[in-house]
Amino acid sequence: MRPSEARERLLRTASALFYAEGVRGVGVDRVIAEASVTRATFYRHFPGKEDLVVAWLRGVDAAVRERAGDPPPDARGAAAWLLGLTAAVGEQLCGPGFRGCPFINAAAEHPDPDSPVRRAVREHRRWLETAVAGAFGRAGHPEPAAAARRWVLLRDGAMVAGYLADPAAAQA
Amino acid sequence: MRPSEARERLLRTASALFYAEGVRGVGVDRVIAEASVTRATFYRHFPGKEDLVVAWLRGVDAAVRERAGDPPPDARGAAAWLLGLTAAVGEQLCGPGFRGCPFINAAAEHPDPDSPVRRAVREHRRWLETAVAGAFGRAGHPEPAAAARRWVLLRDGAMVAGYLADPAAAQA
DNA sequence: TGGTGGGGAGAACGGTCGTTCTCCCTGGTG
DNA sequence: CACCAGGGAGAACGACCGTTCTCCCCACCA
Repeated sequence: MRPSEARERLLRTASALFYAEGVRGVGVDRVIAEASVTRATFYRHFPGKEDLVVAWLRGVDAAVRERAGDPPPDARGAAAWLLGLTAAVGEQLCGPGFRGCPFINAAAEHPDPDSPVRRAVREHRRWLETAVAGAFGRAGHPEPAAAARRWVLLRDGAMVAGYLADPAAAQA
Repeated sequence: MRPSEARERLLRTASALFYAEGVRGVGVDRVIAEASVTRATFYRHFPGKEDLVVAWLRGVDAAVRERAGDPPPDARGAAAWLLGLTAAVGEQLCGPGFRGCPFINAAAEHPDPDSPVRRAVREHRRWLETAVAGAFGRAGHPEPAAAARRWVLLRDGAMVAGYLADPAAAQA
């Protein structure tokens, strides 16, 4: 058990709490209590709360990347990959407990653009946009970069709408 | 001075701070210090911090409504009104100190959908969507409600893109 | 067998949170 | 003139924040 089991429990409960109630809304006490872990153990695995936050975001980033997989190199495959990604976003919107995009929400709580949290958000969004742009390009789109920007914009709008309005707007 | 001058100062500085640093990020002490007001004065005008938050959001809502004005009843006027509103969003994106939509950000910090803050957010968004839908209808759009939903979705996407990416995507 | 390190239990820190309190001063209005 | 609401000044509250600390237990491995 290299990932130390206690650390894993810590990260798992923290992820759920941070997403459901906001980063600033849950304290370290709350996390360690719900993870059945002592304060000392927490600080043995994470230098501070902020590191736990970026660990959460990195985990979400990794999960999304794994779920999406690598976009295929051929045109037909890339197009299907894009449609699949779009459908995945649509499904996510209607899932129970959906509370918007973790990265957008986390960014709303962290004004400093140079903070590690904002850096993690930027990394994820950069990956998403370049991956989508690559797929658009391989699918034969004449302006992949612009199309990707538009796709991400639509995705963001859908995320907000799914949180603050009815998720029936999954027709992006 | 019916609006009590001190209360106005309080609300003005609170609005700036809440928007720039997030609701949970600024404390009452911070607000009263920056407004050059004592704690007692604050609690004489607002029952608590939450009321200050909804007062802020209501102020933004009122400002947006006033800025937009009433959509004209004729088709040509309604179309122009929609274009004007869209252009206003685009301008806002590129303005200095832009940090996304206050309502989206505030909602991200308040998980409880029944909280007064979320209620204020919902009111504003409801007004926006119905106003846009009405304008679409008067402009001759065959499906005003769907068009308004789409318009709001694009607006939301543009808001987060303007905050987390370059605001050059003002071409919505 | 003797470490060594991960984990549990809990006290304590300084700071900040939102909130309430008392006291006094001042400017207008009856 | 008497009054009193609006505001300034500041102490105090209990709770929570993130963080650090000591002490002890136990499983594993050399």
